[in-house]
Amino acid sequence: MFLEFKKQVTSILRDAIASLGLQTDDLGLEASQHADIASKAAFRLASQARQNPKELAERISEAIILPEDSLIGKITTVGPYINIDANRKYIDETVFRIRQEEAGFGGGFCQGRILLEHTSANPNGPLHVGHIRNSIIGDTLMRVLRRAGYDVETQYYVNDMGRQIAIVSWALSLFGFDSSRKPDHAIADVYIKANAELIANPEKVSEIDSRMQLVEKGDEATIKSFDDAVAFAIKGIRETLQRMNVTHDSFPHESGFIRSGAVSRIVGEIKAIGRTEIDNGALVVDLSDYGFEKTLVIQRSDGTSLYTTRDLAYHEWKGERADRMIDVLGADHKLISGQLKATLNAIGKREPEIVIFEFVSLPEGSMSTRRGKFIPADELLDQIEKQAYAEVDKRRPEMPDEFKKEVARNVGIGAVRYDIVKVSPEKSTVFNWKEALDFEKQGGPFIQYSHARACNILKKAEEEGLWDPSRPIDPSLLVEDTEVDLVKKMASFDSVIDTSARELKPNAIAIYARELAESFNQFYRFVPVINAEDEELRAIRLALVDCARIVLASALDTLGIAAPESM
RNA sequence: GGUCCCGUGGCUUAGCCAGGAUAUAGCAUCGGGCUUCUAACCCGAGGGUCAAGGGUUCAAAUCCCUUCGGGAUCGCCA
Repeated sequence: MFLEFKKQVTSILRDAIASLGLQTDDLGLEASQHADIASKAAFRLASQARQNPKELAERISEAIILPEDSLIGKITTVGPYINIDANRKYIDETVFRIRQEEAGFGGGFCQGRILLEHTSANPNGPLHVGHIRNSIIGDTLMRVLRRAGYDVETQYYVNDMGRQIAIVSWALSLFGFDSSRKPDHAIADVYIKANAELIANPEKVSEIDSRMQLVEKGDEATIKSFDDAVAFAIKGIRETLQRMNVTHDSFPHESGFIRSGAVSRIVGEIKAIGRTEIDNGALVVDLSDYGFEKTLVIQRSDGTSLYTTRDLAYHEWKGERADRMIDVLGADHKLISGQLKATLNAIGKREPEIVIFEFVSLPEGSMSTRRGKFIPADELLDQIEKQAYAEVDKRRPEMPDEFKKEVARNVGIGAVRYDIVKVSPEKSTVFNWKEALDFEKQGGPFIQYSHARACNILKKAEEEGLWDPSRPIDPSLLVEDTEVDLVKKMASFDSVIDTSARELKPNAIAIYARELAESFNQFYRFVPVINAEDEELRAIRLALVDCARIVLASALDTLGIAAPESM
């Protein structure tokens, strides 16, 4: 709804400015505490108009002509600012639309097909608290983009032939597989042991190299040993992802691009444009004209491919299947992803949009699967659910155990997802148990609680025979500040989705959801619903609570957080 | 050493790309509020040289340069 309002504001300001014989593309529109929207156009046009911004703002404001039926209300100038408020129709229309569109409200304004890759952690162990930052950013982006209207397919790119996997397959042949453990954890156990073994006996590295050569040549027994190792790890990883409400539509494997011939074909294409040279037996690409001092190795001296080589083929394939490609990658991929894009560009292929997130480290230093220095996501989820269970038990002791467990699961995941997604991806963080398990913050559970509260009011009203969703309503009765603020907050949902989708910033949704919950809670404290003065007022306030329930549920869904009806 | 990201009240953090109206929230601290729709809530208070210095501009948390601090990365790992 806000997007429509903003569009109208843009249009009337453009017309007003044009009518003064001026012209600008930058209206300087911004959300403001002084109005629903504010324009700084007078600053931009002052020199062109040879007039000071304050007087110009007044002239522009006077030249504004409002069309019939617009959503724009009061227009005032304060100094050089033009402040524009929405009118009553904006409020009323928002209420009607939310109830009509329900879960669809606030979205559906974009189109196109997007391939979104995220997580793609090496299948050499379980996801740790760093990996899930990738998963949560990626999954939230998927939800944002889908809500915006895109057709999004998510992919987990499975590395099933790198050095790490060769080590895992070797490790399994050496130490066996402990089937009593969750499979990804069992893989990590032997992987860590194998790495220690290789450090103690460096001559054994040749066994790894030969495995890698065999797999690339297509040796069936070796391929099977790799596949088995990968399948174990991926099975466990998928369980963890599912626990966090993270889903992938497909799991393309790196080896597929070797076997299809796509890798050798793309190497041929790069050679054909004359960018390659042989350096110490390895095939390298010169990207100096793209600003990369160092060349990029795409083939080892023993002829085997590297991650980058296979990734080039993967992106070529993706580019043929979507309008946009988006990759969520850790900060360690900054350089390599730049080189990847440059290489794709050089051979005339589409380039992906890269979302980089900075690392999560431990107080004692960076995490490492190889050295066994990491906190598994499963452990965090176990701890948080345990903590959440204690919280539910404290608040709802009379409820059955099943209820408490269910709420603990939802609240625990909600707390974890919210905590991670609320921080901008470009900030590096240090994992802290005390903070991770703190439920006192206004986070996921705060928003979930607001939703449950809305549900509860409706439920109670229904029990008392006071709630009839089909009853005609009159939104003009919503005149309290907290009511109007709540409606306006809900109206701006589309704008938040739009910004978040365009800038690929999932944290914007987290902030919005918290503000929405806050608006609802303020309304709840200030205005009686079931005990409203008269029937008409009760009906519209119940409808408003219903609207809040709908938008809170949508916001939570966009964050991948469950919206419980009771907690 | 080169390159990239980050540095905002005691702690966590928004805003920075597209410079402008008293810098955003949360946690913690202090004070107030449950006979009323779930208090996982609400209201209020204190607390900030926006790392430091310089520059551009009518105007800088935001743009440019330098320095400091933290993170990432610098060919045959991914």
